[in-house]
Amino acid sequence: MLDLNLIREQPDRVRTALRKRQMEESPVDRVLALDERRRELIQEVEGLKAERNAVSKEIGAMKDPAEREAKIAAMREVGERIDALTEQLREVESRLDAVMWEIPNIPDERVPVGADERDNVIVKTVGAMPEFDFEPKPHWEIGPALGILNFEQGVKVTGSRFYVLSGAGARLQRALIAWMLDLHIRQGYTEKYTPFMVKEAVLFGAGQLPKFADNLYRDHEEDLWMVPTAEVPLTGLHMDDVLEEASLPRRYTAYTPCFRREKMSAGRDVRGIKRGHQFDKVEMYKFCLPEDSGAEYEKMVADAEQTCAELGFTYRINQLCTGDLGFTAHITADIEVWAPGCGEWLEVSSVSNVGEFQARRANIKYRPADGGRLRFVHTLNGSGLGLPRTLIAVLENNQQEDGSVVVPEVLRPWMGGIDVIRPEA
RNA sequence: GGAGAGGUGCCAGAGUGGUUGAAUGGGACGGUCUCGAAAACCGUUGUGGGGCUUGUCCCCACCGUGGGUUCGAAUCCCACCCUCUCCGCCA
Repeated sequence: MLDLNLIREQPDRVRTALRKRQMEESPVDRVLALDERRRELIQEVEGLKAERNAVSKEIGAMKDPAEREAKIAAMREVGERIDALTEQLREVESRLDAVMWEIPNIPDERVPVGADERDNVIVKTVGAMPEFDFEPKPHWEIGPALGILNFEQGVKVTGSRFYVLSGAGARLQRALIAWMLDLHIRQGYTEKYTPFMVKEAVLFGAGQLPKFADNLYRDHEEDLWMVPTAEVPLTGLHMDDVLEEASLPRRYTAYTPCFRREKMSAGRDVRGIKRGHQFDKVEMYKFCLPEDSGAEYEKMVADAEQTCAELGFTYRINQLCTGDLGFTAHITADIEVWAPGCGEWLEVSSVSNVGEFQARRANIKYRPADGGRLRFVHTLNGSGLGLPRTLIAVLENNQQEDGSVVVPEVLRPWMGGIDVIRPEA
């Protein structure tokens, strides 16, 4: 959520920023009008409340019954006016809230201006394009051939776009999760295990609601929603908290499955495990001082890069342009790894500095060490990494001509002696 | 799931309709005292919103959450949430 004061005091700045994000209609004028009406009503209703409070106090001390009754009758009328005005105020505030909840974050000055993903900027590419002396296969051929990936069973159990990992495949994913968490712990993060279901308020705080309700799975009877990313429960950890400055930054890492109802267009990403309604992810998340979020963002990108580098991937950093920025993001870098089998760059991580956008929605503040007023923290999130695509990259980059897959060095401690995944006999 | 108890400020804990935004104690902070410290004593100690005369200013709201009763609610009524204890069930 944006600061209402920012819109009130610098409407043009907000208008310009939102235009860069390709918003067709600016909500700024609507916000200003509703805000003005809201303040009028507040002044009126609070004036009446002040009067009633004062007179009620007098009534308590009054002796003369007739005079007392007259005052009570008068205040009964004032009370009715207060009720009516309060109703109007509530209406205006809920309309204002509805607009405010749907305004996206303002892009950082460094975000390249552009219309859509075609205007994103590849900042750097690390590692050489791998070369094979045979035709590299896509993972949807490698996996089933090795007996470690089964699409039919996923369809049988749940439906299209679900799959089952088996044997060394399931173990490889578990190894990746364990290794990533350990790496992030070494990078200074604290591991968290969170609920995979959250209440509605947390989704509002994290910025998923109200705009993206269509993408979420939900238990309608219980006000519980399946998490679309660990970012959501991690944000919720400190909802309504006041953190001590000395306790910042707080750097968390968590593994969760992610559930997304997004409608997937037929014909796009249909093959393999690149996109599904359920996937696993290891997440990085930070709460920090506003003045530190720039540096923490750079560090988080580096942390995600390290994850790719240690797995031996060829990867590149994609700086998202204003038109491709996510709803909550102030600045975002995607990390993409090369998958030689399917022949494309796969987004395995997306690292964002959210600024105070989520902190404002989730009401997460800190108490400055100098005792000044409470301020909103900044939050950052980044994948480290998304599992299916990492698995794809491991399988496709480490495949051998005979169909076997060499397990990356760093994962071997979890593989129980399996250095090479071979077809089951 | 059933029965009972309870949710008040940084913490503990009073408060059952009218100067109670909230006693008292503790903590923290500032000060006095001291060579210094402790003790003692004095003082301070919330958040959000609105206003203008931008002030050690005024007003409004906030005692789990949401409704209700009343001229007036932390206090009365209703619903819900959470915590604790016991029973049941269960991985």
